[in-house]
Amino acid sequence: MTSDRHGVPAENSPTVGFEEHDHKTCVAEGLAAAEDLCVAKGLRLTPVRRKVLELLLQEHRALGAYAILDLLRDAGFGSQPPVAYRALDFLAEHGFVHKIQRLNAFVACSHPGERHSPAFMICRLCDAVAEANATIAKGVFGDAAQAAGFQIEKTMVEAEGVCPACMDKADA
Amino acid sequence: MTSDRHGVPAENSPTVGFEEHDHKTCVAEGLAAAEDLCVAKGLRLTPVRRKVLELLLQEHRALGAYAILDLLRDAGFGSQPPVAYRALDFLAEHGFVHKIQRLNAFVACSHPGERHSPAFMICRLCDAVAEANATIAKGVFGDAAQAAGFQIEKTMVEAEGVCPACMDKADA
DNA sequence: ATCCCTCATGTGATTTTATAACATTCCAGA
DNA sequence: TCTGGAATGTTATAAAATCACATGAGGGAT
Repeated sequence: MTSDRHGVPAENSPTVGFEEHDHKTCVAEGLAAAEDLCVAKGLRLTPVRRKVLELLLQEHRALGAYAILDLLRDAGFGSQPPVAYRALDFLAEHGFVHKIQRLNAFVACSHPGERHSPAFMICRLCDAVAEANATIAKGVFGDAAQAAGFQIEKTMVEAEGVCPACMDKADA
Repeated sequence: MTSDRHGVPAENSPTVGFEEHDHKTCVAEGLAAAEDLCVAKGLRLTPVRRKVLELLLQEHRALGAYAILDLLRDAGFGSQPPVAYRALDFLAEHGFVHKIQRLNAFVACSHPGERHSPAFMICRLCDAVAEANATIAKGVFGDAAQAAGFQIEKTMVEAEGVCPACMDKADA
């Protein structure tokens, strides 16, 4: 197996949303979407960037930069932190991945391309992450910002709680 | 509601932080509120914890753990990271301070005691932080969570943008 | 008052996360 | 083919957070 000193497990629990799903197509579709978008926008989806996105699509959960770095090394890429961080910065900047602040980790975006304000549900028991779409810049919070004279540019929404699977375990 | 950016806030404004205000009472009131709450809940507001809260109330902006640690050292307390982190953990756990993920920093809560889901506005130019109250667990996001079978326990909402003061500077 | 238990603090060391700085390579366009 | 900007590789270091263990300060129960 791959090194697990940065938390890369031997077996992974594929959770996107929280439902089980046919995970095989995720990687192919995600990569294809990213390629199309990069062509359309004149961006360069270089080998490292592509590989990082592929890894995140494959693992299908939040991975820390150093976990990704381990996987990159295994794949023959550079193994120093900036290699991973730069690829992640690129991917995040263009909406192919999102950073989960709560975990200092990254997930592949569930619906790249579409403009969206992602909102995440993070299980405090198993660290599974699901992405929802909730534009909070409108609504109560947006009103509060406007009242305060604050110009919202970007939002981060993360909810911590318990995912359905862990809830079932607890019930049992 | 006042339309003037520098105007006096409306009564019971849900947002605290960007408006001019009489800052002198903040510290005294904040500490008093914390003391009352600790007595009521049987918690121990020890000297370090009290000092950390005082520092955050005084500075009235987000401070990193190491900045706090420096101030603690100056005040004669222990100067190793755990000293600050433990006090902050205590204060955060009981709602006297909040962590701003975006900045890896902490702010004193604007209205301790009241149950609330804080939401923050963070100026990307000057790092000023204002706390608003926006319960996103209800609304679109709450619906999405419920649909996914996710039990929300805690939410983190942070908006990055430009505060009124910096906006004025830019305009000038 | 004494003992004991628990929680809190102090301290040194280490881990984890992220960036700085600089050399080298790649590639698109002049 | 030359060239300038972007991307990568690498060394080193900064910043944020935790671990582990010793010491100390209260609060009951006896």
